[in-house]
Amino acid sequence: MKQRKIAAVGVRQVAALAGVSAITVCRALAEPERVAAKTRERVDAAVKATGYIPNRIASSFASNVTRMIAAVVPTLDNSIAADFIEGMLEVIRPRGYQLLLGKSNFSIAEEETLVREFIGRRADGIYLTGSTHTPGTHALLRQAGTPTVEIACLPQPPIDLAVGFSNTGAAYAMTRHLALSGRRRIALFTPLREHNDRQTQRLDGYRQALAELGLDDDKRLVAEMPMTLAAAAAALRVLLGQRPDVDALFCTSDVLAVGALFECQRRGLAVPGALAIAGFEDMEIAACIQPPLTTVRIPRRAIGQHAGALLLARIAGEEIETPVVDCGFELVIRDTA
Amino acid sequence: MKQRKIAAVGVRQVAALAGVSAITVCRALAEPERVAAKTRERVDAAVKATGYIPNRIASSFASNVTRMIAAVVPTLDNSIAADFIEGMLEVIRPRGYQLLLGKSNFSIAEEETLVREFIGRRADGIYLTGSTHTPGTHALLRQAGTPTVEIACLPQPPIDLAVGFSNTGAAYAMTRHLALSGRRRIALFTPLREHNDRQTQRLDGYRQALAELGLDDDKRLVAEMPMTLAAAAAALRVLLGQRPDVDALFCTSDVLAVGALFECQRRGLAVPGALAIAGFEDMEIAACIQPPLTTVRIPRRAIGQHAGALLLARIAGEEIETPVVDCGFELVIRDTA
DNA sequence: CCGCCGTCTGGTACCGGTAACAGCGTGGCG
DNA sequence: CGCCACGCTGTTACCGGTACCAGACGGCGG
Repeated sequence: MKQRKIAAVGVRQVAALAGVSAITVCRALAEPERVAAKTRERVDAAVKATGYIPNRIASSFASNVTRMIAAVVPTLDNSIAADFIEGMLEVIRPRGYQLLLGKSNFSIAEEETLVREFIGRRADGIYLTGSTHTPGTHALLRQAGTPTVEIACLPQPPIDLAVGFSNTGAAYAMTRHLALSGRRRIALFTPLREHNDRQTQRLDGYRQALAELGLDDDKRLVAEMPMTLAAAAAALRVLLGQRPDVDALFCTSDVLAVGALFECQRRGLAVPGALAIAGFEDMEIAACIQPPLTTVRIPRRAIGQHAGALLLARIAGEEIETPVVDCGFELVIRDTA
Repeated sequence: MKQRKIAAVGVRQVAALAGVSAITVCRALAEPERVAAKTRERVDAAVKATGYIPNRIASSFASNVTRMIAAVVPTLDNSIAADFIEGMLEVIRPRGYQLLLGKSNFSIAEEETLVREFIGRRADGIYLTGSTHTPGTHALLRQAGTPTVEIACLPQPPIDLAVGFSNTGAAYAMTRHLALSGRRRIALFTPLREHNDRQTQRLDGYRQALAELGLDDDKRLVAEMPMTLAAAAAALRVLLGQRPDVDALFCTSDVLAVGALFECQRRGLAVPGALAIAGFEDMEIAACIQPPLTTVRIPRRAIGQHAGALLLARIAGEEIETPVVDCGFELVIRDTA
């Protein structure tokens, strides 16, 4: 299997064919403007003739630059993480960077494992979701000095860079909106919060609003569940059993809101007449579901783009004025609340 | 920026501290059983003391093995591609492989660009979505000899390996089911088919069933659109204008089926009373939406797992008996058809 | 006509693990 | 007691681009 000599075509073969030196071939490919036009043509012809594909492993090794950004996302299930990543790809791909993707399953221990591997692979930049990490992760990143961006949060202080929005503020604003619409018994459904600081911050915003407005904060009004439609439906059944007087439900994820809305339809419960429902994220389905879902819009793609741009800037050694970027949020009031 | 000497801690430093040679450090980490227990302990201690993280770029370079699988997916928007990828990750991560991920936007030219980069980065295996590729892609893969798996199709012949199901057969079966339920004017909504052979195959299966059963195959019954909820809703409005007598709608993606179902609810059109609707994929929402959606279940995770296992087997040089694996499909009859 | 300078090109060493093979010591067996 | 086999460890060269620096060449001003 593992033979020593693969000896496909390398710079030296191409160089020989073009009648130049190896280094000139490299330059002709990497910095064409530094090579005379005639030489460049000869090299290009030789490259074409040999079908030469530069070995980026050797290149990375020699230059200590991999042109790889490594990202840790909790899951790929819903399109949330995907939107951030797509935004980042739009920025980094045109600059020749590739994406190394790892999935943590919401485990910060798994995240640490991935970060260790990413550093071992000498990724030029690292993308993390959220701001909760193990001490080991912090130590690894500090020691390696790899540019790092944290996503969807506004950490104080960040490991290095961060792009996000105020989860607390957004949840506070939506809770307040529900209250100002006349709702008094506002329940909250949150995805599992273990190792998910964003969700805990949203819960904080909700509680803060309830406290300020003097509303019922019965803990039976709050439920935590896996981020699935079915879990939200089941939780709503329990909620209605325990607190049939609930008049609003704030789900800190559109997935849960949609699941709850379907359950209402199943039971013939009027939305928003009997129960107002609000979501979080503004996924495509929020606008299209019947009735259209009131939710919080997060500029996911823009966040991904910013994150990519910041990483590239840091990799290039540029000065960065604001390492933590707040991309904001927006209440989208539709029909359910 | 680029200094020559980074000279972090390397095998040689660790080796010096442990009082052994460089190669022994490598072996202690890569194949612990080939090193005496006492030596291993000394090495482990030295590794811990120095915080040594092996440079996998150097390792890849020296051994010509990167332990990277590179994947091209058309988009990350919906969770379809994500499920395949998650299945594959389950198989490859425990074996120490990482994922290099590229997005083609349904462009086979972009796919070729990605494949060229992946080969340049010496990925050990390549994962492609679908079986439609440019001649350039075929040439690159043939020349490089990189193990390759094509997903969600059953190509004849495959580039190398393939794991999927019969798109034609599944669409045929669902169309037939609609007809046998008494539907006579069966419309079809398909996502854009350019460079998406799976969708074209599904259309073929639909047409084949119509032909066999002698049903109406008015081309106004077939519409092609972006894979979004809103596009399906709009297309349904057009369809109902042109062919108000339509009595069934087969969407070759659940996304379109859900969008169409919402539009029916908006218009007060009874489903399945006035219009039967069937989807394709069995996403989570299919089971939970009200009314529950009849659809075709694709074993996405299993396909991803198979793909990963096949790639690893080929990388390990094992003999592969069946390079094309059919994971089948299943009609899931719920309430909408 | 000479020398300086800028442009382009080349020689060489090197990045840091690892393949290949050699060597050493120990234990078993004849 | 000697030989061989095997387990363990070490030496050396090498993977293929690229950083660094030097040198060749041509043009231009003095």
